[in-house]
Amino acid sequence: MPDNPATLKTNYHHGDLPQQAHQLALDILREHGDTAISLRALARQIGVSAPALYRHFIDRESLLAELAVTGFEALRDRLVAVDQTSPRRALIDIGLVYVSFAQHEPNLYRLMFGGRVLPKGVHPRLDKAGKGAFQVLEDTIARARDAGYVKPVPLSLMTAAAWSIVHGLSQLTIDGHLPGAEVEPQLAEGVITLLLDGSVADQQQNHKDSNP
Amino acid sequence: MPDNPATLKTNYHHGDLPQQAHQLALDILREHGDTAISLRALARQIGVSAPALYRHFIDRESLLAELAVTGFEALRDRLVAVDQTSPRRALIDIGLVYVSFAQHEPNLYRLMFGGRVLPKGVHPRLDKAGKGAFQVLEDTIARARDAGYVKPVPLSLMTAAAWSIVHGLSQLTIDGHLPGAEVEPQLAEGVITLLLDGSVADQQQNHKDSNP
DNA sequence: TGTACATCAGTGAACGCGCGTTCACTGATGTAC
DNA sequence: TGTACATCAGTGAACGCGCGTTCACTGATGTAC
Repeated sequence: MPDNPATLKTNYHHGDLPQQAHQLALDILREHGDTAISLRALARQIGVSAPALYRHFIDRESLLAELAVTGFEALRDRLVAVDQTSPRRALIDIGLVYVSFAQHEPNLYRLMFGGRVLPKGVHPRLDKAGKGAFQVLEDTIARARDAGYVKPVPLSLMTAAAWSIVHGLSQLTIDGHLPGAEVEPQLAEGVITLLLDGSVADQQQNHKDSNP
Repeated sequence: MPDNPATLKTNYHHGDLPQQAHQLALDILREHGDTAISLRALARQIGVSAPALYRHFIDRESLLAELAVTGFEALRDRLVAVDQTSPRRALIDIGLVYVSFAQHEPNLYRLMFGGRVLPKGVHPRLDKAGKGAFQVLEDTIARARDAGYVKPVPLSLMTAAAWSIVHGLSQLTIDGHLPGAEVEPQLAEGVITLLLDGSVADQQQNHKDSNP
């Protein structure tokens, strides 16, 4: 019992500040969005002076970047868990998992893809984490292509299309832009299916270049 | 010449404050994003006291909403200008125009679709303007469907897919998330084409429900 | 086993900043008779 | 044509706020001998 860290807390050396700050910031982010995160308020709630946080975070933006990193890692974890047996099922499921992540973590997702809050090329770990999640998507597509399941278009094109559609659907739904959109995941599956099978009616296929 | 308003400026009654404030705010938005817009700074630059702005804007958020409204109107104007002769060409072109708008006005686009900055249901004019732009997209799809060009899936589904893909591509490119993405508009056209014609290889079609 | 010392992780005070918004007001303008 | 009056569009001062960050510091901890 004397070795229980909780009992040994001296309250001077906190011992767990970075983790606790990270967690609390994540909670605030989830509930109120990135703009609601302030280092002073964070310190206040933890019961520590504001400058103490600077022992563990370079500045406010680094903390936000850390949150985004864990977001990308969580997203990646969920994506890699998708069963890859069937190329088609894998493609659909990875999209569904992606959209569902965004919908369950809208504020985290916004931070991850915000763009103006955390610009590219400033936080190496963040860029790397983003690439990691992206990679899973790309690998899945590459496998389906190698198996001859999807068309032999450039991988980067196919990936851009797939990512665009799930990212767009995520953003639109979490921001409430899709009017009267019936709820998930039927909509998501329908949308992804359209990208796979196409939107053009069958008898119209191969008439693509009919006008000059 | 005595009637020239510019000559009559008394500098007390400014005569053009709302328009000038709107324009300057738009310039700042374009260059530095929505967070850079401050009513005090705006007033300062115009040469007027800060409270003067409150004669014309309820509060800061209303001004932002106004900017977003003009953004949606500009987007709509460009979308309705698309030639509707060929269903296929119209679908592609409307997507290209959409993406190109986002890429030329990234900060305005972000404000329009930001979500957390300007929530839905608070600014009626904004909601209406957003619907107006959306409507053009939906109408184009409806026409193509009535002409039998696209599959007879629910209009809301097809619209969600189309909007998702152009919105997603817009967001990803303006935030620099597409790695090594060759420049526009080839990428955009390729992506849209995939949604129209499908991604699944031809010999694989109609094997969609192969596993239980 | 005890002690000197380096290092780590906190502290309080302060700098410098700018913001949105409200208040009571005044100067300018337009209008009715 | 002149004047009283309502209304409009500004003003300066102030409220209340909170922020990120730096500074010189001190208390706690771990380590070498």
